Formats: sequence, structure tokens, C-alpha cells
Amino acid sequence: MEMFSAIDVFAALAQPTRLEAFRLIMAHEPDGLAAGEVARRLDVPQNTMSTHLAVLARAGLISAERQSRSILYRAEIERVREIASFLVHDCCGGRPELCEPLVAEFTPCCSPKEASDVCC
Amino acid sequence: MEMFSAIDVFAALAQPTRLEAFRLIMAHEPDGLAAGEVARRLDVPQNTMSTHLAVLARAGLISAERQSRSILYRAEIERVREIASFLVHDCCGGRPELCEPLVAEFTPCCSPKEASDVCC
DNA sequence: ATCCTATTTCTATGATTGTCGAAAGATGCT
DNA sequence: AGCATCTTTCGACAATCATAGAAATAGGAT
Repeated sequence: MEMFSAIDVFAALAQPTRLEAFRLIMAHEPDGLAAGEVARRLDVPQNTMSTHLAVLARAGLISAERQSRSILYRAEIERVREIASFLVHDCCGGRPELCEPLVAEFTPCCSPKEASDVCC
Repeated sequence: MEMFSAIDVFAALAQPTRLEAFRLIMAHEPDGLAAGEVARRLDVPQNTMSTHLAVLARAGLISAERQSRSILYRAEIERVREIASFLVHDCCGGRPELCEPLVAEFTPCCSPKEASDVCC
């Protein structure tokens, strides 16, 4: 991911209503959620939410698909991976030992042997 | 990490000069870098950079320590872990199968031997 | 004490952003 | 066709932010 792209992602998530909307859409993977439904659940006017969703979409964090009269928004998981990777690799660059505590956070939750009860 | 805290982190990184400054300070772990040095390298006036560094510090991404006449800034790796974790856990919540591609990205970085053991 | 260096704080200005009413597009139903 | 529903775009306003000159603060050297 390039710098400018990362800026857009960070800017998109740096706004309470948008972050909440993104989390909500994330929680509805892979079904997606209609624009109006997002607006209703977060108690925000539809046109306002439409603007926020457009920002998230422009950042590549969500994608829109028309379904009959509604427009379904879905999370772009790949984009989340990209930005998380950007953060981690940014600090690991040239100094692998700094990376370890970061990776350690993610690894145990997915180990097949331990912590199979609460996964991720 | 709480929501409001994450907002501050995202907002701090959503600005080109600040993101560059953060990356620069990251690259100088664990020695740190003086405020003026950051300003000089990014070709930004000192007072402007001072404001940006204050924003990064308030977000918890860097910390300041006076050393003689200079003020050294260091990256807060733990904070990077927190925000990366926030991103990953946010998307995995309730849906472990979504987590796998994300975790797979990080594992090879520091434990290159068993990358295929990643499971969610 | 005086000067020099390093950095921050104060202050102002122009630019960007969030919000939302009103209007416009799109889609489906009768 | 007309009408209702869902969503976006337009336009304007208030609030916030980035920038940087000038002044203030802190530390070291002579």
C-alpha cells in the first residue's frame, strides 16, 4: 500500500460516525448492510451517512452493490489486511526484533493447539 | 484500546507530514530523533513540526524526552500493536474465518518457519 | 549575566471537513 | 404513466485543522 492510500484509510477511520459505520458493516460480513439501515442504526440522517459511506468507499474500506432499491455495503477485508500490514511492516522495516511483540499479539489467538475456545 | 483513543491515533496518522514524521521516528528506534532533526529532514518549519509532534504524542504514538537542549522523540511500539490489534480484532469479532488471511500476513515476518500452521 | 541554540506556545489566517435541508436519480409497484 | 421508497448529489453554513511568524521558555557555553 502506498503512502497516499494509507492517508485516505486513516482519514476515513478518524471520524467517530465513520468508524462506527465501518465496524457495523464489518460485523455484517459477508451479508452486507443497506445504506439506510446503517443510517438508521447509528441514528444519523441518510444523506449525512451517504457522505460518510462514500468516504469509506473511496478509501477502499467498503464497497457498494445495488440490490433492488437498496444499496448494500460490504467490508473490504483485504483493505484491512493492507493497512494493518502497512502499520506492522512500517515498524519492522530493517529491525525485525521490533516486529516480534506485534506479531505475537496476533499469533496465539490462531494457534491450533491453544486457545481454541476464544479464537480471534 | 477504546474507540475514542483509536480515533486520535487514526487522526494523527491521517496527515502526510505527520505520517512521514512518524515513519521517520519509527525508523530510528530505539535511539530516538530530536524534534529539530525531524523538522530538518522533512523540510518543515520547526514550530509547525512541533505542533505535529505534539499531536502524535497526544495520540500516544510517540513520546518525548528532554536530552540537554534537544528533545528526543521515540516511537511507542506498544501503541502500534494496540492499533493493529484493534483493526484485526474488529474484523474478526464473531467471525473467526475472516481473521485467517489477516493473521497469515503477519506470521511469516518473524516466525518464518511455520507459516502454514496458521489457522483461525 | 549575556548570548546562542533548541523547542514550544501564542496568535492569526486560509483551507478543509462535518452536517444536513432540499433537490435529483434510481428502482419497483400498481 | 404516476407514486412511493431508497439513496445520492448539491449547496451552504459552522467548526475544525494546517500553517507559520513572532514571542516565550529552557538549557548550555563564554
